[in-house]
Amino acid sequence: MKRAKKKIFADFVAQRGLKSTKQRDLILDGFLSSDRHLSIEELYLKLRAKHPNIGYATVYRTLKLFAEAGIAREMQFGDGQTRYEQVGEGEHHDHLVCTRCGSIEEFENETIEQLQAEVASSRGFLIERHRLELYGLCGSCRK
Amino acid sequence: MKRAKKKIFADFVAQRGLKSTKQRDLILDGFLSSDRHLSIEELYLKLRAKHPNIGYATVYRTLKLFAEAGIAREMQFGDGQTRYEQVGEGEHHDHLVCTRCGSIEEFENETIEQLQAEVASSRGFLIERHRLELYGLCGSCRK
DNA sequence: GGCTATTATGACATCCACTTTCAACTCGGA
DNA sequence: TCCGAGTTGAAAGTGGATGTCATAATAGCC
Repeated sequence: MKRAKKKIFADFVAQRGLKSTKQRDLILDGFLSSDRHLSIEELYLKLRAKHPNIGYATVYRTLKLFAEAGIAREMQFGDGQTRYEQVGEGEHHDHLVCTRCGSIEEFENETIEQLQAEVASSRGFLIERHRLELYGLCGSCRK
Repeated sequence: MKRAKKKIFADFVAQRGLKSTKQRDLILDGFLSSDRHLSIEELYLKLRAKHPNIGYATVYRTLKLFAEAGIAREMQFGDGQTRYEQVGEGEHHDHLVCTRCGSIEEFENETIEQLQAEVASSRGFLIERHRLELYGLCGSCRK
């Protein structure tokens, strides 16, 4: 899984004539070994702890590259920060966002996806992607 | 409809000990007589055309007030601007956002809402609100 | 209609999360 | 090893949102 994503990114880098660098490797490692849904800053601070001479701009640019390479996806949950999550090939899921503790769970529901497709096609709309987020209280915060 | 919202806002203003001002009336008129999903800036420019001495900050603050009063809702569609849409009492709907022309259509689907509720409850999650957006090409842009 | 306390306004400053710039540095092929 | 092209990181720039503050307007009370 982790290995597969490294391969995808390595291929992407090669194919685009980009270079493999220490920073990119470090950032990729940090990204893949993290909880999902990190903000740029969270990842930056995490990396910074071990490698003090890594720049914010590099983390920022590298995450963009991950997104282009298809191993990460940009997300906005309304907290003012862009977050990145790992994506597997063709994989998609939606989110349950806790408004109290900020935790983010994922879910998938095939039926909902189908209904979305129906809504869209009945209006001549062609879906490229979608986002579905449920905001509320997670199990632990309800207690 | 328009009248009802004016009433709601007037009551809100009265109840909070706020004042009724020319600007607020103008902004409310402009807001209610617009396409939905205006950004602060769009509304500001639109108003500015007729009333050159109205400030951006006032539009910004007034829209926040509308949201508090329950006649508007803040939305983010990832274009970097906060948009506001009109809301009727208890009303909810989702969006089809065209990635080419930026147009935004609305839709409702009761079955999807029910499925969302099921997903949530099966995980002990309590939904407060949700957002569902389908991004893609609208009918006209597909041609 | 005046008075006054309170709230609102608007020009401007500031914040914040990126995003770009640019000189120095690194990578990889010849 | 050399060189051209890509990369890095500190710092400056952006753009939208939000805060500041002196001035203006409003509502309630004579």
